[in-house]
Order: sequence, then structure tokens, then C-alpha cells
Amino acid sequence: MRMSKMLIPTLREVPAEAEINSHKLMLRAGLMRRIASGVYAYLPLGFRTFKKIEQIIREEMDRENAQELVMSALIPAESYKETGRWDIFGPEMFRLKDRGNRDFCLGPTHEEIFTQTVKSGVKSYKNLPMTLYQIQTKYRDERRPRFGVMRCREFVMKDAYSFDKDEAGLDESYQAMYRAYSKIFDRCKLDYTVVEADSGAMGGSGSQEFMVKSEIGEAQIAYCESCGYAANDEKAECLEPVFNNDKELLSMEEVKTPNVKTIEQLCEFFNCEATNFAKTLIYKADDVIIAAIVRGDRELNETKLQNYLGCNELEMADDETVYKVTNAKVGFAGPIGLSIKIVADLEVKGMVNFITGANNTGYHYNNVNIDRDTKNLEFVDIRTITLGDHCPKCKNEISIARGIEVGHIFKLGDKYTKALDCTYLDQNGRSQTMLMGCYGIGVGRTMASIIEQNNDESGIIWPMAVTPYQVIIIPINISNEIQASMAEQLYNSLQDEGIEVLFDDRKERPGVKFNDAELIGIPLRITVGKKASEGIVEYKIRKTGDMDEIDIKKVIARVKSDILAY
RNA sequence: CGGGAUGUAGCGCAGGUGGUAGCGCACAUGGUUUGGGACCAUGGGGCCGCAGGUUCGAGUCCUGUCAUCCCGACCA
Repeated sequence: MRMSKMLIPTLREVPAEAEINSHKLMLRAGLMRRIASGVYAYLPLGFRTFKKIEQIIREEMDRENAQELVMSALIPAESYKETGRWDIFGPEMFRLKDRGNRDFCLGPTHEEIFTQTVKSGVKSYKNLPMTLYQIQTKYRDERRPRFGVMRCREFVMKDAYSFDKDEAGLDESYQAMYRAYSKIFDRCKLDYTVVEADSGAMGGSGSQEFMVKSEIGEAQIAYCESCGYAANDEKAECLEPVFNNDKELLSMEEVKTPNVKTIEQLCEFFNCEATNFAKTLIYKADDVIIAAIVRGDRELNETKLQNYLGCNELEMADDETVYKVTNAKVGFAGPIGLSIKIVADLEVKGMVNFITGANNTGYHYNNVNIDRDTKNLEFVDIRTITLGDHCPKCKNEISIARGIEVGHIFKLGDKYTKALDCTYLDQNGRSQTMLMGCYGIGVGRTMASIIEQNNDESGIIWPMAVTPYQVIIIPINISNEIQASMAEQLYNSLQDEGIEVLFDDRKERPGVKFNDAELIGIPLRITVGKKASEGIVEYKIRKTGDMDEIDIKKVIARVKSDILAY
């Protein structure tokens, strides 16, 4: 393609809207533009890469015998009402009405639609297993769209759904998707980790996330260098510590602590560390009020707590409720004398002579000891893993990193098939509920992640597999006839070989062309300059910066071998 | 949804105390240049986010509103 004819609006300066590298580069390299918050258009260069990623996904999905189709994005409410998700999605779902005042939404995810489709099309065990997928636009009215295309409100997702006769079949379908995903992200040259993820209170026997390690990732993951264990922080298990309590138990006392509520204030007041406190949080779990206790410096993990309680909804109780159950204002809750269910973190079991709220506004208890002073505590792992914790598998020190979730595979079990009565007839003619899995990849997010991991001060460094063009030809001086005609010829013959080539035939100075070529990240660059008259061109590799001069006759062979070897 | 910030040319920005809206880049034309974001000359481009208000007069002050970004909360 001739650059003089293309829409590649590169920017010299970084638009104020971007904060992270990939977002800045996508804007600067002219790959995309914002239409609204969390809504983006892909420009020609960006769209080429986008399509290449889609194609990689397609090939690997097809290889595992998944079938591509496309559902509508516009979906009638009934589909979601049957599973209850019309209400569960809440304001995150884009809703609209047709002229007859019927409810519709723009699909945020398609479990219902796929299930209905399979329900009406598949009746016999002979047709199972079956995996269907689509690459399609999704709509979610996120509270906070972020980082450009990383978290947005309109985004393209490859979503796949598997349908199986039984658990063993589901396992196989799930493993097939695991293989496909690994190949997809390998081919995209992403450095990723597969982590165990929480599969929620709603059942489902397994879930893993494909995480691209990055400081800008929104998810926190815990991993073990020695045994390879990796899980996201909602899931990562905290081991029960080994307690060695040889301290003398002091007698409990009530201390007047007016206006001392937060852990920080308490540390100052008592002149001690946050580890000396047990923090008591009051939660509302499906209308039941419960208390949860973690050490003062720890973070409660709501997912773990929710899973333990088996509730559908979990939220912090409001001030009024706290007052009602603890008989004190917020900030003075504690386990002693509470008559509600109390769930304490495993670690709390070993605390001695600690400080906690007295369930009395303005008072705390000091020197509290679990066995002596409290009763009916349930000890469960409910805190979030952190540095200093140990690997639940091999007990070595755990490491913490941030990650971008680019893919998620999930065993749903019968959650949707049961609700929508999606059944098949088995060998004996008996009706059975199908088991389902769902599998997603964010295409735009994958693209941004590739850029996040492959760039330098000059711009993007595309992996060969997803680059918008493989080669760029830069004639130094387009008005020099020798250079112009050599570049033109080279352009034609590379194209004849089926190579994707950009021809910078713009009347720009060399510096501008070089900078643009590096910014947009084309892997191979051929410069036709002074030595054109001797039949020599300059050849540069973006990734390594390696540069040499080669004979024009050898260029095509060199390009071909570099494309393969890149 | 809570906190913070910002809206002035395509992009980046400047415009004390109210008085005819500016700079750099980009763009157009002509010329000189041509191996790392050239130079000279000329030129086009603005509902100063929007709506009210105060004032003889508002980019500037007041009120409201919308949009965008960041932090947090939340999140199949």
C-alpha cells in the first residue's frame, strides 16, 4: 500500500486522554481514535492488526473443531429474563426498546442465546459434544472504562460455548480450549501466565484466566517461582500459619478510645502495629447480617467470604445496620458479645493479646485472646494473599504480580442449560441436561497487551504474526529518479511475492519517514538511498535494530527468510 | 457511585486584577532543501464544552449542566 494514499494520522505529541504506553502508542501510531468514553474506532492500520489477531483465533479454534457462527448483538429481553440475568446485569447492560415498546438489550455476553440455539438444534447424544463460537461486538456499560481499548464499553470478543453429555466430556472440551488459547497467545508473542480463577458461588467446577503480566493490569495474581502454582488473588489460598504462642496471656481490659476508629488511628493511640488488631467488618449476605474478622493489616477477600457463605450477594452493611447489631457506631465492632454469625480468618486463631472493638461506641478491648474470650468463631481462609505468604502447593514464598486478563475459560456446568432446559436424549432415550463451558478472548485487549509488551521509546515493535505490514520501503529522496524507480520496482516485486508491504512514497524528509516507520512498528525496513545507483539498499530490523547494506537482488530472499525466522 | 482534575484551532498548550483570542506543531500555496520529526515567505482555520446569570462589556467572575481523564469502590 502506498502511504501517500493512506489514512495513518500519526501524532507527534501524546494526546492528553492517554495514560499508559499501549494507549498512547495506539493513538500516536494512528491505529484508533476515541468516539466516546470506552468506545473506539479502529483506523486502517489498527484494523489490519485487529483482523490478523481474529484470524489467529479463528485458526486455532477451528483446529479444535469449534464452529464459527455469528449471533445478533441486538437481543430481546426474554432470553435474559428466563435466566434472571435481565435483572442481575443491572445498569451494566445497555437497554433499549423497539417501536412497539418491547425490551431489548445489546448483548453483554451470549450464554443464553447459544444455549437456546443448541436447545432447538440438538436433540441427540449423537450430536454431542459441540463447541460453537463467534467473534462479535459486545456491549457493557462499564462504570469506569479505562486505558483506551483495555476496558471499554463496546468491544469485540471471541466467545465460545461448549456443550457436552457429561462431566468427562466437559473436561475434554475445556482442555481443547486451553490448548487453543495457549497457541493463540503464543502466536501473538505474548508473555502470559495461566492462573486459577474463582468460579463463583454459582457452581462451575473450574476456571482459569490467561494473564499477561503487566504493571498496568487490573487483576492481581499470586504465583510461585518454584512449583509453578498461579492463581488470581480472589482464588489464591492462604495457608493456616504455624502458631507458636509462648506469650503469657494478659488479662483483658476495656480501654476508652474516643474518636479512634480506623486501624491507623488505633496504631497511633495504642502505639503498636496493625498486626495487633483484629478488624471486624459487618456484612450483609443475602439479607443475613454476619461479621468477618481479619488481622488489622490484612485485606478481607469478599469472594472467599461469599463462597464460604454460599450467598448470592455480599455487601458491607450500612451504618444503621452496624449500629443495630453491634450496639455501637461504625469503628467499634468486635467479636466479644456479638450474637450474629462470626467468620474469622485462619490467622486470627493464633493471635494473642490483641486489640479489637468493644461493641461500645468509644471503647476497645485490649489483650483479647481467642480461646479465653470469644466463642463460636468459624475459622476460614477469608483474606487476600499478599507478599510474605507461602505457596499453598509447595510452601515456598509466593510472588505477587499484576496481570491483564486476555482470556478466560470456564466450566459452567448446568447453570444455563438447566435454567433454559437445554437437554438431549441419551442412548436409552432418557432426557439429560447438557453441560456447558464458556470461553472468552478480548480481541482489542489482546492487541493492546501485545503493544504493552512490545514497544520502545520510538514506538511499537510488532511481532511478525500481527503486524499490519511486514515490510516498509523508504525512498530517501522520492524526486531522485534512480531511487524512486528502484523503490517502485522493489515494491512491486515484494507484492508479487505475496509480502505485505508499505511503500512510503510521501514527499517527506527522511527523518519523518524513519520516525513514522518506527512508531508504527513495521518489523522490516528497506531504505533506498544514495547507494541505489550501485544496486545497494539498507536493511534494518525493527526488533533488534540490526542494520546492514545488501544487494537489491538479494532483498526478496532475505525478506522471505526473515519473515519466517522473525 | 465517592474523591480529584481538565475542557480555548486537527494535536500539545498559553491567555494576573473582565476591554477586539494567541503560540508551537499540523494544514494550504510558492521557493530553497533531502540519511533521523528542515528553512523562508504567504495563507486558511475558533459557538474559548453547553446553558443561564452578573456587567456598558465575560475565554476570564457566579450558578447549573455536559463531556473527558485519573484514584478508589464495583465488575460475566
